[in-house]
Amino acid sequence: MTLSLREKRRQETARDIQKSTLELAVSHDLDNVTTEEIAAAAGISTRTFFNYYANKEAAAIGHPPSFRDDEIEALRTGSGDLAADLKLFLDRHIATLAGDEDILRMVGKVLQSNEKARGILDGFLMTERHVLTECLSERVGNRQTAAALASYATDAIGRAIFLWEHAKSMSLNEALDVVWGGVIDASRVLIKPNR
Amino acid sequence: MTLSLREKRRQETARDIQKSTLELAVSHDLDNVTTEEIAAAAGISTRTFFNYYANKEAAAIGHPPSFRDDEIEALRTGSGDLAADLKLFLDRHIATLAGDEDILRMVGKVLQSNEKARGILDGFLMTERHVLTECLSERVGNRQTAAALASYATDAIGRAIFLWEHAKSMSLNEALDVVWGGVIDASRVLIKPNR
DNA sequence: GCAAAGATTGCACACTACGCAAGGTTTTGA
DNA sequence: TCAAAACCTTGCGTAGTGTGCAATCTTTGC
Repeated sequence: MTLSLREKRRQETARDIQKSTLELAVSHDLDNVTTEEIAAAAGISTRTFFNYYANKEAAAIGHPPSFRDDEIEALRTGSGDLAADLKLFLDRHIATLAGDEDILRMVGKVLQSNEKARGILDGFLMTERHVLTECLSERVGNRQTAAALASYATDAIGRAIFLWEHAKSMSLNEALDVVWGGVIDASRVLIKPNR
Repeated sequence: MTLSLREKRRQETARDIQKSTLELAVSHDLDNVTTEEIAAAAGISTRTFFNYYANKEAAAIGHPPSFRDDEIEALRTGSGDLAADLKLFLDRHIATLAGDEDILRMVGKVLQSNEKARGILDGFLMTERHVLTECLSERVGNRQTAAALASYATDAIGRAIFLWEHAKSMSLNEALDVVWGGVIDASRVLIKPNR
């Protein structure tokens, strides 16, 4: 790999900046923190800060893990029940996210009060949802069906993180299970006429 | 109503500013438009612009119609099949949105490229989804189920608008029908084991 | 070890967003 | 009807954001 010392440093710096940003944001609210303060905390100049992130909200979000190629591939070529395959896919992705619980928690806090940060994350999720839609299109014939399923899935991740953040003593895994139960139940309600 | 001439003017000005913002945004891309230009186009001072909106992205979004109280009430007290009631609810809301097709189209264009605007709309939709979740909680026992249904519904509106914007010669109503078909189909896929 | 590529930084500058205070308009109610 | 209260608009000042440019330093590949 050509991306050696230089690339490694870059990723480290990017992560340092994110951590500095999140720590300041959690204690003082991101809106009350200046890029100058963040840069100072990360040990770089203000100018360099902007070489890494377009703005402080982007620095707070950082570079969240995308769906991994092998996760997507497993879902595309899966041969089991689609609901089970999709749940497995989400479980795997949640496991990836669980590797950075502290950052996840701080990002969640920022998202609660910062519109711009939400927009940035939303843009990222839009891309992810698109990837997932493409993948699911090969499992179900209809594109709208695939789009709906992709929405269900990414939303479920979001709600699981939200639940995990608010219900103490619940792991990310458990939160996803609870949320997924709601997804399945909601689907049942829409199909089987009730009352 | 105490909100007479003064309040009316306020709403008119707010709308004028939104229109000026959107027209400039569609022709030049919002990022390349300054608040000064928008203010000039709307015939007000820059300072006054900020008395109406916190930033140009908020001006572009404006004040989208919330779910109306009677729409929510109808859904809460509805006694039919929940899927049918929910679809009716969405039809009514889409009809409300259809009253401002030109603005809707321009807002859509801004949302494609502007993260901050997406975040602002997202915050608004978060509130709407919460209202809907509360309402649906009274129809289905489980809160997670209600949350999932509320997500399905608000996402469906978003996808319907997207489809309407990209598929010419399709009305908002028709777009919603197509999207809703996908939602139902997706639910079916999750319930009935396929393959 | 050296040239090319890349990273960091300071400086300058346009733009954003808001507090404040001065002046104008609308509303209220006596 | 008219004066006080409430509200609106605006200019000015200022802290903060984000970027182009050029100088300087570090890493890389040969």
